[in-house]
Amino acid sequence: MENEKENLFFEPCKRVLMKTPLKESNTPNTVLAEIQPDLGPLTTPTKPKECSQGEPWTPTANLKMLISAVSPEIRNRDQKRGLFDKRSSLPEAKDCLHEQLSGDEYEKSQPSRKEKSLGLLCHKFLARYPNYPNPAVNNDICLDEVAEELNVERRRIYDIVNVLESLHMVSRLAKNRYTWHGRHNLNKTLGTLKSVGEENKYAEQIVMIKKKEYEQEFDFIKSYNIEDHIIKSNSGQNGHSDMCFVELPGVEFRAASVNSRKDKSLRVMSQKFVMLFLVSAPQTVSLEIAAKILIGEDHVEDLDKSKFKTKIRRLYDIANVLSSLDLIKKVHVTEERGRKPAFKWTGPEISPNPSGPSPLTPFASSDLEMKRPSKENCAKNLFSTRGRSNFTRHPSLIKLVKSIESDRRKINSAPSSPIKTNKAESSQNSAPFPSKMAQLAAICKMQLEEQSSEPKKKMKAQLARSGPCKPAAPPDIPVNAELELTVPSLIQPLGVVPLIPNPLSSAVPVILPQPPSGSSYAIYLQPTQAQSMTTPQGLSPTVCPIPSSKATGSKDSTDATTEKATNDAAKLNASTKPGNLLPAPEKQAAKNGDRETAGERGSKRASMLEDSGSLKKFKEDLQGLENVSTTLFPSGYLIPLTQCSSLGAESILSSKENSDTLSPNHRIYSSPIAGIIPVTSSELTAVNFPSFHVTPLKLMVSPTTVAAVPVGNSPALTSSHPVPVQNPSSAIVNFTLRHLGLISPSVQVSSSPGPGTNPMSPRIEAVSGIPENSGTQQGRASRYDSPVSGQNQPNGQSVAVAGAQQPVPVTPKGSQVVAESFFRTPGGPTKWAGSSCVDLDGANKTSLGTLFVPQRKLEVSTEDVH
DNA sequence: ACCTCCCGCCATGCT
DNA sequence: AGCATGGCGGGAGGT
Repeated sequence: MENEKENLFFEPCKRVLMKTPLKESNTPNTVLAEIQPDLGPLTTPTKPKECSQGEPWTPTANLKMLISAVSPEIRNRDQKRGLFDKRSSLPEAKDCLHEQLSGDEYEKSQPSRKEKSLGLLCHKFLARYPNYPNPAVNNDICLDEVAEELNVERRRIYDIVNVLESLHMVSRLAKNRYTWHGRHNLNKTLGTLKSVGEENKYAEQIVMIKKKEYEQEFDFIKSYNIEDHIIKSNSGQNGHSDMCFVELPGVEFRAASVNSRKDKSLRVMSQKFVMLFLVSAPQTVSLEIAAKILIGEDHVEDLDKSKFKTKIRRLYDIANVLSSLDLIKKVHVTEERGRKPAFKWTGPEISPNPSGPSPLTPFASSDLEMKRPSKENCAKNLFSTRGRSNFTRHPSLIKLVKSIESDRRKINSAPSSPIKTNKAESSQNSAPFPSKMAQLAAICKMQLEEQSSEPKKKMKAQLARSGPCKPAAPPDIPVNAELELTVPSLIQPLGVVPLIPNPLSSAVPVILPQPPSGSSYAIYLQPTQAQSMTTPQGLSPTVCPIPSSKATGSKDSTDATTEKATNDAAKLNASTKPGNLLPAPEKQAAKNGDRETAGERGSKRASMLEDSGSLKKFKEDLQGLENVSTTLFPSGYLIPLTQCSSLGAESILSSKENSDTLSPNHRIYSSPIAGIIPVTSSELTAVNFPSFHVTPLKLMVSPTTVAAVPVGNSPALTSSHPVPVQNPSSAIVNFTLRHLGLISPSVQVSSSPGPGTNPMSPRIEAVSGIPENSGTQQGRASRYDSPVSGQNQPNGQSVAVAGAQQPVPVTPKGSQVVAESFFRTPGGPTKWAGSSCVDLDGANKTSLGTLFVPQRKLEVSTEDVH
């Protein structure tokens, strides 16, 4: 059913082909069959046949194999989606097999587990699609086809897709079908997630957990009180544990049915997991901590091992996918107890979408406000599942209580958890290579190819990819992999919120967002709360329908060239603005938007500073407005569709579906900017959306939340200029720290640019890692840069530092304030990303406490200094 | 012995 | 009823 509709709308091409979604399997199969007799299995995903795998032994061999297998795919990616690729890829693989087989061991050839790993599978999967697909083209993904092509069970594909979906890199169209969005929306999504994570106070949670552990070890009880408070606050605000998904707009809702499980799912876990990285200073998160937080701090004590183990297993699954995306990498944190597996964020530095105000408070709510203007919003009510009936805060309250209790308990009792205290450090990364060498190599190649291809892609559009050119790249160059980021920036930038630049913005956060954005957002409520969501359209009032231009054009542009993208973005911004209230600021924002596009990648953080005070006011105002609307969500998240635009088709569909309010057009893209605004998690925020879609969102912040937020204090925060000097991120950090008591108000974490990098870049580093950091950063920088510069930096590793960084135009200060805000990142961000590997544990603990142990370092301060 | 995490059973829920 | 999804955890490969 849906499919048909979808097809009609969306799909231009493919769909037609595929037509029956249902059975894609059939189609593909048929194809396969034709092509590959070998595979045989029609529907059933057979298992791996792949030969390619063969040699576990030599990594190089594996790489070759993989590459060979992959490259073809890459070539074909765009076009074929399924059909063609299979052919090419398969044959090759087979060939390989034969060769190998002849060689020796079937056994080996068989699979080795590694070869079957989800990470590798994910690489293969990713190799099939461009990082920045041309929106114009259909980028449909037929799960059955993919499963066949990759010779894996469909179940595995679900794992991958679910994680990708959580990042909005794909969206579900229909039954076996997903649409590939690539990284266009990634930054936005990450920004949103970061905002949400901030709202949820994950950083604090992490700290607390570490602290507890630490204390346990030492038998500290003192701090305990503090912790409780923190926890409470957290829980109260959001039940972080409960969080819901942050969804992107357009895509998912359609499969409402599917949504049922969302709350629990891997998707949510994935998002939460990502949030942890985005929120935590060291950006290194141990599995234990992640598992605990995901389970819910409240329950931590309760955890039973089985539950914990299960969580860990899932986290590995997620981590494998994220690693394939180069968003994280595995590291080991050494603690007192020993090494703990952990993952370090290696993705782009992200500024919280919400832009504006948020820096101060975690409550991005203000941000949300800003966004609200955006016209298109997609709202969903996903959460049917949960039982929570009221939106009221019940959940939150409950959680609070639980959390409190649990905290106390925890304090008393040592956690069974394996975890231990931490130690400091960071171990840095380490590498797990040995075992995974092969995979890594494979990946590297893939990345290289992609990179090379991307530029082309841009140029051409999608097709380019096919020419994979250089697949051959030596594995050595892992560096390249990093490059990936590049192109995409175009798109994203828009997404980023420029808004913030103005200090003013804080005051009027609401408006700002729009300009740039226009894009629609989707909001998710936490499942629990979601129910309450009901408020459908009622809220809409705020919305401004902006006549945004359509995304489609923009989309194309994005794909095509960055420049174009930029332009488009600008256009978009302009168009979008209309609705906005904001005057000047907005304009700036708009500008920003442009810049963003360019800088976007770089910038990750658009952050802006805002006045806390203003924010409050703002929130209040909003509340007033929204109150009308009614619903309250404990927490909701908005995500900008923006990219989805890419989805143009989808968006359109959605609009149709929605029918109501918005014209389809609007919805689409309006502004990429939008980033996400996280609605304040505070319970109060109310968002409205018609259940479905388009309606404009409104966000309301609850007063309470506002109150909660400590705004204002940090000097850093002050925003004064349009250009935000600091990064939002840094601001946030400072804020947080202060809150926690970790830092004195006076102290701020500066965002130092990385070494060398722009001053603009916000960075916060973890303490210990310093030296390393620099290194890391560079590396990262290279990645980012690469995208921009594209080929410029060849593989090389490294990069020189930051400098290179960003390609983007953004000049830091210079030109536009706005731009800066967005971009600042350019240089910085990358570096920033490099934050030291230090373990959270160590760092956090330290921070914790003012109270706490001196031993630890205060990372923040030290590094910042720089 | 522990870390990873593949595999696939089987529950769910839409069609 | 059938099929698509995907939660879940046993248990095996790797180290």
